[in-house]
Amino acid sequence: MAVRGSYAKGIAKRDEILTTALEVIAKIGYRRTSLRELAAAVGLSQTGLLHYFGTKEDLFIEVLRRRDEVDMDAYGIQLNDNDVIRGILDVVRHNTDVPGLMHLYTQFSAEASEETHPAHGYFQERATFFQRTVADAIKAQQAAGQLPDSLDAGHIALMLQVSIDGLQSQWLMDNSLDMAAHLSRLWDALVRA
Amino acid sequence: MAVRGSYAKGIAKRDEILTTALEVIAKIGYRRTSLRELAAAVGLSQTGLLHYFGTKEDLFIEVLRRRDEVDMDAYGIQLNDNDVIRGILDVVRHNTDVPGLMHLYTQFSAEASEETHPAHGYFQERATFFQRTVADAIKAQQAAGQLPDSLDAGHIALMLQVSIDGLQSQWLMDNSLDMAAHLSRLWDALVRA
DNA sequence: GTCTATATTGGGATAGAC
DNA sequence: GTCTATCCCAATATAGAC
Repeated sequence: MAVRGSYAKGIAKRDEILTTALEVIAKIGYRRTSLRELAAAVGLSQTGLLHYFGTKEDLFIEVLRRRDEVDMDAYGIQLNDNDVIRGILDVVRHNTDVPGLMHLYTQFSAEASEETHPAHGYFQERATFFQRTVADAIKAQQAAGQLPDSLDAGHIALMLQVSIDGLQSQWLMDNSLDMAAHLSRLWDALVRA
Repeated sequence: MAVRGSYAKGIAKRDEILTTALEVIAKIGYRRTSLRELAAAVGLSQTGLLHYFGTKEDLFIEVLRRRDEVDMDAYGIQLNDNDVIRGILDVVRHNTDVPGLMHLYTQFSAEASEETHPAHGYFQERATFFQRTVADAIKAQQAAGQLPDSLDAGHIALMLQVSIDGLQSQWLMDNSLDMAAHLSRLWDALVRA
């Protein structure tokens, strides 16, 4: 039952690979990140890399998952606090520092719309989770009398999600766009009773 | 100097190819539409097809352009009338009938964020055009006293564009989503003074 | 667990005949 | 203007040694 050294080492290595992958992709983007290049960046052969993740797609899904975790830790997107939009804006602002990750997310999400795509489930779950979390936080603020009861929390949560996706896609085209400013104004409009 | 028959025929053929391509892509989507398949669908060899468009990317850009034209004709997105959101909602509703085209748009737009991508210019121009057109229409409605003067037409136009993009991306994942309903509510929130 | 080397696939592009 | 045939390339995936 004891977790043996080799097993623990495998976990650690996976971890290390993901961390590096995140950095590399953040910089050079998804399109230019082939398995070969990623392997080189983490100091492994392509086969060595694939040994840990099986396929390219699975690797990138893990990268996205890891990124979600990191962001949750760093920007407190548990959203159980009473200032929903604050954490969201923080992440959106942060994202301009990691354009490659936005690109990976956007590109992958476009590809994953086919039901057979390995990342389809990831994006579905992520959307569900985001919307539920945000909606719950809004409801909590409503219960606390900080937001009008008349608001439709589900609708607002959805609009935040799709707006963020759209803003990011637009930002990638034209990075003079102030995503946070627009999102903040959107929030104001949505929560006006 | 006279435009000869062969030239006119070339134009006509191009036109015919685009029309067919639109239908094919609408049905089977972008991912599954390789040059080979498209060529087969239009009854031409791959080389014959490329003779008219040069590269795959150029062909798809033309497909998207053609689609914009068709939609403008069909749904009156000139938007010079005094009901901006109406035409937009019509197009959004129509789009659920052509999922493959939404997919092409979404996927290509993700790819085109790189400045070197041949479609980069197309998406930039399209965004600019859409936003300017919508903003102008909003301003016209403001001038006519149909909308509050306090509204920021540019901001609203941008939010409509990114929301539509985001909704479409989300719809491709889960086509039970009622894009038009959400967009309509968004509009209501945005134009509330 | 990691490597080298190779297979395989899925396109897009090009040459050259008709 | 259109075809057949071929080339070429980029990637991922796999076999098998160490």
